[in-house]
Amino acid sequence: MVRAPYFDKNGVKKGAWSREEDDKLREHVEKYGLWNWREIPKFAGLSRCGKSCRLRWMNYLRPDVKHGNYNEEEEDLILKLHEKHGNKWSLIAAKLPGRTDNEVKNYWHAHLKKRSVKKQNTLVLKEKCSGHTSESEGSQMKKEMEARTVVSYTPSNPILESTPLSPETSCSELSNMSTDFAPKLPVSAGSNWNNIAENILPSVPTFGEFIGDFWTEPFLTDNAYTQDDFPGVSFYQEELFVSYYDDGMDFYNEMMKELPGNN
DNA sequence: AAATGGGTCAACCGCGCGGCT
DNA sequence: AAGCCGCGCGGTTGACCCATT
Repeated sequence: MVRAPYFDKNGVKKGAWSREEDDKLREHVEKYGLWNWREIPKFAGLSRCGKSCRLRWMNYLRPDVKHGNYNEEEEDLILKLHEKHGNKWSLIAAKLPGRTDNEVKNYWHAHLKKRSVKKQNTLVLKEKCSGHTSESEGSQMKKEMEARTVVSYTPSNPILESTPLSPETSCSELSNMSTDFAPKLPVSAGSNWNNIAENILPSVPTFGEFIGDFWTEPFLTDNAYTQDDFPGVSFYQEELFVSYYDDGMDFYNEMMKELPGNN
């Protein structure tokens, strides 16, 4: 599951580590300690660069490092810490004995990301819904949601049928439309979903408009990650869209319960 | 049985920071 | 103050695994 070993143009070995290399590095570090990663490969008799040695040691050979078998407590802690600190993997890993930043990062992407996004979206929408206090607004939202949902679960090309925009509308036009209301976020906020939600929500004019852009989202995703100046909103929109479809009727029912007059 | 596509994870890469000269 | 160097961090890549078609 790793790159095949090879030598680069400078004769430095790259790719998967062999058992012999692991043994050499481990033996050297245990004997002489960690003093200079740049020099260690030379003295350990390895054709690796210092950086590669360091990574191998930190993520795999270190005696106290744990692999896999995350328990529920660790998962919850990662979720909590990520919510608080964003993608500060080294910081998060520091709170989890035996876990490395690389492993935490991988585990997050592989297992926890979906869970977190789902949680965030529910919170965001609950917050949004609770802002609408009048019955009429509530019932209006409900109507919109019902209309959208019914169409969205129609088997044949639901998105095209539901969108108020013609199929000829270009991706770039839609993309521009979707970000017109977006505030500019600091780059640091791009990886923190709390910040994203906080910064975006006040700028969403109405839930109806929000839904309108949201439902055009399938046309936006082709360049959603390329908007360098504003990664947060693109990410938010795409994940929200995915979440809607993933959660299906359960999510819809949850939304309906949140609307005024439905409690 | 073969093809395909998504998931997983070890390893790589580029960048920024801090210490030293 | 400026430049160099080593280290650490976070994002990305690529190969394997496995379920599905």
